[in-house]
Order: sequence, then C-alpha cells, then structure tokens
Amino acid sequence: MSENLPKYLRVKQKIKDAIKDGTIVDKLPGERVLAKEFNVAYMTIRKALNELQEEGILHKTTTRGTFVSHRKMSPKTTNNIGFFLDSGIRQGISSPYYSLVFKALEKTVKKAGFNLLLFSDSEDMNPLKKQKKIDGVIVCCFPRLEKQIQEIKKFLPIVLLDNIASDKSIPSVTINNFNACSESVAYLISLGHKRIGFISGLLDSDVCNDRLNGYLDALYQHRIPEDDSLIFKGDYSYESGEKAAKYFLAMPGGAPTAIMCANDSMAIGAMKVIQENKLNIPADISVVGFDDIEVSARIFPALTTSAAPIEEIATEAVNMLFSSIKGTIIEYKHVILPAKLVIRESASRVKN
Amino acid sequence: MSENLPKYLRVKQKIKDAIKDGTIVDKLPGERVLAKEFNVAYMTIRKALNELQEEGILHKTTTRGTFVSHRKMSPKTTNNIGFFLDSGIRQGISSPYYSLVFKALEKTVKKAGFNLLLFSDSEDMNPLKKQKKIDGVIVCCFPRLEKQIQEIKKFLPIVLLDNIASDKSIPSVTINNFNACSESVAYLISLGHKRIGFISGLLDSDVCNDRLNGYLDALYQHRIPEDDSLIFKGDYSYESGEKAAKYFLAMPGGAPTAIMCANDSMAIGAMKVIQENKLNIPADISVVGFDDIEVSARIFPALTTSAAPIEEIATEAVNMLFSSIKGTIIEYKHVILPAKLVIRESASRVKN
DNA sequence: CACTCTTATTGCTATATAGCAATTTCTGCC
DNA sequence: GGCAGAAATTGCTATATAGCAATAAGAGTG
Repeated sequence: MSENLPKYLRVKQKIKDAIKDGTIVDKLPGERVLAKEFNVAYMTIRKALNELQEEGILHKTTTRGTFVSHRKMSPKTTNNIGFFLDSGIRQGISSPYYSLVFKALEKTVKKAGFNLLLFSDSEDMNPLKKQKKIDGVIVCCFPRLEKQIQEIKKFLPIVLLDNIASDKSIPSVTINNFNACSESVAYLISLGHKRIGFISGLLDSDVCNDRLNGYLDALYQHRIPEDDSLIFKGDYSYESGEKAAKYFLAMPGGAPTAIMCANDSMAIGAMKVIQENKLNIPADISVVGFDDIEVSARIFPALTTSAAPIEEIATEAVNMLFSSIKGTIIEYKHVILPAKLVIRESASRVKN
Repeated sequence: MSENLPKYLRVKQKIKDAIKDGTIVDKLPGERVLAKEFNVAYMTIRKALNELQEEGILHKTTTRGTFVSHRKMSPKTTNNIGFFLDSGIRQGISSPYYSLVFKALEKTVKKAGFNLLLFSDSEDMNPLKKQKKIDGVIVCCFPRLEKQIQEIKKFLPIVLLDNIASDKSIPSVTINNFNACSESVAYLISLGHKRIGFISGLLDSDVCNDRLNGYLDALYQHRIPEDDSLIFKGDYSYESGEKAAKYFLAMPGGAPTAIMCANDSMAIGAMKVIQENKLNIPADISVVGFDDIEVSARIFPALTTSAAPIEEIATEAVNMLFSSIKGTIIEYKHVILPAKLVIRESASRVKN
C-alpha cells in the first residue's frame, strides 16, 4: 500500500486531507514539530509545505508560522482543460474517431465554462509539464508514455481515455472492447459464417489486444477452431485494411466469408479492395468494423460496426477530471462503458 | 562585494548572465559540477536551477541534463491561439475537412511554442469577448457573424479562414473556390460530359457561391447552356448528397452523366445512392467532389476531388496572425491559394 | 557490424544538521 | 501594571552526504 510516491508528496496529500476534514483549521504546527509528527526530515516537510504554498493553499510568514489560506475560489484555475493525443495515433486529431471524441469533450467542457486545449503534436508529454495554462488533462495515449503519465499525475489532475495504465490508481474511461468484438463476431457466426478473418490494430495496447481476444473468445464460445492464418496484423490505417483484404483474397484455401476489422478505417480499406476485385459486399464477403465513424453509415454498403458511446465517454471523463481538480479523490476509479453493435448493410447471411 | 543576497540568488543571477552573454549556450554542466564551479553546495545550486526552471529559463531532464530554454516570448502573451469554428458548420470540429485544418493549425502553432484552443460549441462569438486566455484567433464562420467579428477585431488579432468578410480590412486566407470548381467541371467536359449536375452547399457564403459560379463559368466557357434543373441545393451533408442523387436519378430527361459536388461528403452520399441503384461509378455516372477529405481516397471508387493546400493555409493564417499579434499591420492582406484537382477513379470518359 | 552487458552520468529524493534574522513570548524588576 | 531584556520560536539559507531510477555511453562479444 505504501505507493511509490515520494514521501514529500504523500505528506503533502496528508496535509491537504487534514485541511479538508478540518483537522487543521488555521495555524499549522512549526516545521520542526511537523517533521516529528510525520516522522520525516525537516527538509522533507519543508518541501511539502513549499509546494502547498506555491499552490496557494498555505501561506507562511517567518517568525509567525504557517497558515491555511482561506480563499474560497482558488484564483489559480485557468478554466482550461487539456486534451493530450498521442502523436503515434493515426491521423492525430483529424482521425475520424478522435475528432468525434474531441468534439464531445469540448461540448461537455464548455458546459462547465471551460475551454479545451489540444496537445497532439509532440512525441512526449513534455509540453504538459510545467504547463500553467490548464487545470487538468484528458490523455489518450499508448502504454509507452506510461512513465510520463506518472510524472504528470503528480502535479496535474489526469484522466485516461481508452487505455488503462498499469498503474491502476489513475482514473480512466474505456469501452468494453472485448465484449464488443466478441459480440460482433458472434453476430457473424449467427449469420452462418465459420471462416472469419480478423484485421487487428497494432498489438501494443490493451484496446487492440482486447479486440483480438474478443474475436478469439467468440470463436471459442462457438467451438470454431482458431486459425492464425485468418488473423492479419494491421495498424489501424486504411492501407493496412487494403493489404489485409489482398492477403485474404489471395489465400490458398479461399478468402474467409467474413472479415472482422478492429476499426472502421481498415474496414473501409478492405471494402475498397474487395469491391475492386468485383466481389460483392455482403453477398460474397461480409465486413464488420469498429468505432462507427461518421462516414461508415454513408459509404456503400453502409458499414455494420460497433459504436462507442462517445458522449457518455466524454461526460464521464470530464466529470472525473473535475472531481480530481476539485480535490475529490477519485483514484482507482475506472469506468468501462459498453459499445453497441450497429447493424447496417455490410454483413449478411453466408452464401451456401 | 559580498552583498546580503542569499547565495543561491547570486548563483542564479550569475547563470542568467552567463546565458545572456553566451557563455552558456545550450547544455549546462551537471549539478555536481556546477556546485564545484560556483563553490557552493549541491543543494544550493539545485535551488538556483529549480527557480530558473520555474521561470521557464531552463528545463531539466533526468539522465540528460539541464538545458537553456530558447524562446524569447514577451511575457504578456498567453501563448494560446484560439480557433473559432462557426457552430453552424456541419459536424463541427469532427468535420473531416475542418479537423484537417485544425490539425494543421495546431502543428504550425506548436512550432512557435503556442497552443491551440478550440471554440466551436457556441452560437455566437461571445466566448471570445473578454477572453484573456488567447493572444489571437483564427475564425472560420459564416457571414452572419460579421458584426461580431468587427467587435472582436477591436481588441483581439484576428484572421479569417475560407470566408472573406465584407469588411475587407480583416486579413484572410482562402482558396480559389471559383477557379477550382471551374477547373473540375472543365475536366469533366474534357471527358465528354455535357449534362453535368451540380450539388451546391448552402448558398449563404462566398465559398459556396464561388463554387457554384465556377461551375457555371466552366459551362459558359464551353458553351454548354446552363440548366437550373441540374443544380441541386444541398447543405454540405451526406444526406443532401443522397437526396441530390435520388433527384438526379429520377429526372425525367434521365440522370446527368456527371455530378460535380461542392464537397466530398455530398459526393460520398451521392455515390452511395448511385451504387445502391446498381449503377457503376464512373462508367455510368462520374462524380467529382471538393475538399479531398481523408476518406475520399479510400472509398470505392476513389474520389476525384479538389484538394485545398491545408498546410499552406495553416502556415499563412498563423503567420498573419502572429504578425498581427506582434503589431505589424497586416490589414487588407488577403491570401488566396489555389486548390489542386486530384484525379482518381470516380470520373471517366462519358459513355457513348 | 550488431548486439549485450557494464559503467558512468544525471537529476531527484531524503536525511541530518547548523546558524541566521526577525519576531513573539516569557521573566523579572520597578 | 508597565516595561526592558532574555529566551524561545519560526521560517530561511546553507552544507554534506547517501542512495535511487533512468538513461547514455562505452566496452566487449559473437
């Protein structure tokens, strides 16, 4: 339980808590006394107190002591919220999915009188460090930035989107990728499909692995043997969807009768290749996507896909972030929302 | 000489000076080395360095070292730029076109050490008024907000995108919609098309009217009589593209052999309907779009469309805004960039 | 030449301690 | 009670030192 947090930060939190629950009201004991009380070195307690002073929670006067700053609204809030999007994410903020997320976040945040700031054009999270212009940040990134998240978390309220950090103390909002994918594949199976291809994303995140595992789970549930040659490793791009389709169409044993795609972009790419080969969707091959991006309903044939409840995701994430900003402890809170299968025209009963 | 200043402050000043006169350029020696050099304790030099870091003069990275932060920003700036997107614009920031613009703007702005703030979720520009959090704003809106722009302009640097205000003193960056559309239609004519339908956007902005006029101009240039029944008033949405296609396909005189669309979304909507009617694109009907949104190259068949030079637009707009922020007068400057016709698969020679 | 293992460097945390200057509090005297 | 002087308290500066985690650089190794 003794977290890996530096001591002074833990002390700092304890003092914050003590102020909140009224244990400390006005004047704090002297630094030397506090050090004894918390059983840390003098310089350690000083570091904690100094940071609290920086934050405007305490104020100190030499020879008089340290006091709680009783100001209602801390004038420190910038009323800005940051949105950090991993630069490794395809197309960045112009990605059809994340632009929807961004839009929903802005809407939610605006309701509370806040503005939304975008951080998507950097390799790391350094721009967030020492950032005095935001009160908190919603982060969408790959596990590779996890260490940086830990750091940011120390001084900036943070909520994760889509991926869950292995440090489970950071609050997060995700969708149930496993269930959604499993459901989609089960749907295909219910249409009589047995040879079902899967186009995965980059397998470097929970999101991707969950979707793959959902696919595998559905096969397992219906006693369809797993076949590695039916799994194509994509990278979420249209191109990889095209590549995957070419691969499937060229399979010696014949193409699968259905293809499950880990996102809509790859589904669209795959559909293009299938159609270019004069095959009919869904009559010859069924295609199912994931994300329900705007265009999916508009192409021919309209794509059957899983829709994430983006508005809900945004609402949850923003609420959690605001709680965190207000100081309410919401560590360890993880919201998992269900995605919903939207049945359109791109999947149908298998030809016999 | 031994001033009464604390040692760490004197050290701090010395470091500042060293940076100013070029003795220190980029990387500083390690903290332990510096301590020796200045003949103070390790913790003392650390205190000096930390304060300099707080002030944004230095930045430190564990295992890499301490570095001078090279940027000379006037301290008055917030280093934030706003992007106002008229809430009347379809899909807002998740619109495939504007999300590309936004992405390009962020990239450009980041290079200058600025952040980008989104204002898209409001009916008017009130959120911009009294806004102390941005140094300038790039605005994308319909003429209906022109009066508000005048007001904002009084206290905030502003650059218009896409639309030109009738008050020509406000700097703007646009593309040559007239030429681009004229060129596209000329291209269709060169493929032998004579009955060319046009799906317009909402005719309440210059952008739209220019595109329509470009279409008409090409017809005129090639002595093809104008036919009002071939002009369908859309609203930039997929749905209106679908409606338009249904309208064209049901025309008593037969459908046009080609359709020019004022944007890609309507083109995609139209294509869907055409394909649902078992017609072939481009063999039966050619379709040309406008914008070159991401998905246009990925659908089947890949859409022939006009691409706006989005990176250039962003660069121009941001540069102009920065000039304006710095006080350089750039009123009356209007940059008009050419769009480029991207020929793909959705248009071909007319059937005879 | 590529790869692995080791070593060195770096900033960060933490502890212990000492003296300073300013102020408050206590003490004793009248 | 009033007041001067001593003592205690307070936060601040400064030093010295030790170990940590992460990374970069170097040294071997195949």
